[in-house]
Amino acid sequence: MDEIIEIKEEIQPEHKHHSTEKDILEAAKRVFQIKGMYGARMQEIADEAGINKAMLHYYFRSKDKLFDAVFQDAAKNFFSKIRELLNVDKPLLEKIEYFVENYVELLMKNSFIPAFIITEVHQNPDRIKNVFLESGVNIEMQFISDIKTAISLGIIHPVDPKQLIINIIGLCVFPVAAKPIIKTMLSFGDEEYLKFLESRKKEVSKFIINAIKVH
Amino acid sequence: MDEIIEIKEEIQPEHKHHSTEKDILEAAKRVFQIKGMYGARMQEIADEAGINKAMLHYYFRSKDKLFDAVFQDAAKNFFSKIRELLNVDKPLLEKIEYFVENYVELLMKNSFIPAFIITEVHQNPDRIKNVFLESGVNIEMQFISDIKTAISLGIIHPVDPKQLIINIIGLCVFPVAAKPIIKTMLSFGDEEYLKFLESRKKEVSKFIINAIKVH
DNA sequence: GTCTATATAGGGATAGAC
DNA sequence: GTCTATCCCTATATAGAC
Repeated sequence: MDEIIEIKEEIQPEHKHHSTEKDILEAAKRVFQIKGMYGARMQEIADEAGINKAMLHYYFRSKDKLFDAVFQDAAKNFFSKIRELLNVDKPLLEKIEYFVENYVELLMKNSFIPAFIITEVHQNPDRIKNVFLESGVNIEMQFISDIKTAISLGIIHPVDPKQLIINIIGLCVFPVAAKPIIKTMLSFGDEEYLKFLESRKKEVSKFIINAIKVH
Repeated sequence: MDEIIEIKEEIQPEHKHHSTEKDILEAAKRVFQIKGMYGARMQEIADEAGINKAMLHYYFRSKDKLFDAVFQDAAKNFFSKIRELLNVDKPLLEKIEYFVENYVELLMKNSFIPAFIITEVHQNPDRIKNVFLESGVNIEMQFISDIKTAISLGIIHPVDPKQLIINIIGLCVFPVAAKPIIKTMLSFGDEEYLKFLESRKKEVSKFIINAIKVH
């Protein structure tokens, strides 16, 4: 009998009738993304969720498991969004424009994610592996072949597709990941910084296309 | 007599005849840069330095002060190097080439610094302020005026100088800051990743110059 | 200056009532 | 499922001998 019950619990989601689990995840997300795995306190997450500390353990057993739930979720969204935006059916140059505009927009709405992921993967490189294991292999295969095609058609200059992908992603992500540094370096207030990012939606794709397009 | 000795110690660097302080800083640097402020353990730093835990407090009073010494040192080197490379006396396009080549080289030799700084500034934005307060104001003024001049001479297309600076720095820093992510995404082993960075010394400056140069 | 031993607090985790 | 109270370990920090 015990075994049957166990199977049932594995098939159906646990705690399905309550939003507490979701509340905890949202609270944990807010705290972990700023303070990180080691800087975050279970007490602060409980306060943020408006519940008791013991509940965190009831739902997620340990801090590490709770963190992992938050991290996996954030990272999977982050990378599946890249794949999604790179897989729209457009010619290469339009696709780059489309990607930059939408990805910068997404990053502006989730501005803590890049630094959060960089931090946690830097401190524990193994964490990234599970993310890619589940979300399928070689996410940028389609985009790489787009680039190769455009090169052979003489639309863009010859370029290592992997270098180009990293250039594109880096140009979008870096200014968000390094937000407080850039604000200080360039003497930006909050509004100026936001305008700066907003401009990048157009500026970065112009920059990239200028760099690779055959005129 | 006691007072005279005290004054002497304040004028000259403390603990001058021993390398212990330096040993501690080096050990702390290694540990903090990977584990971060909250993940690092004083015991581990002591082990790494080959001394006793109590010595850390003797020399630096607290974990926070020790961390701050490490962070300030790392950050100041990091940013003063940017300024130094951007202030060589060369025409803009050559200067960009020179910057990219040397900065990527430096980053390859100090590959933990970018993620370390991004992490700690993300978790505690105030830390970055002291860095810029001491190392002078507006580090990129010269470079910004170089860009404006090149635009007015018709050498490069009109572009927001601040956007261009962030593009240049981002293209160098991002692939190092996101090292484990990129290795996983692009299925790179250690050697492939190093070759990838090595190529960027030339590829990135070609990319940037293509993007901005008037042909 | 360097060590051993210890104080003290903080935080993750659990027990158990309801 | 949710709470209170508490356990217990770990980590920073200090005291004090040498």
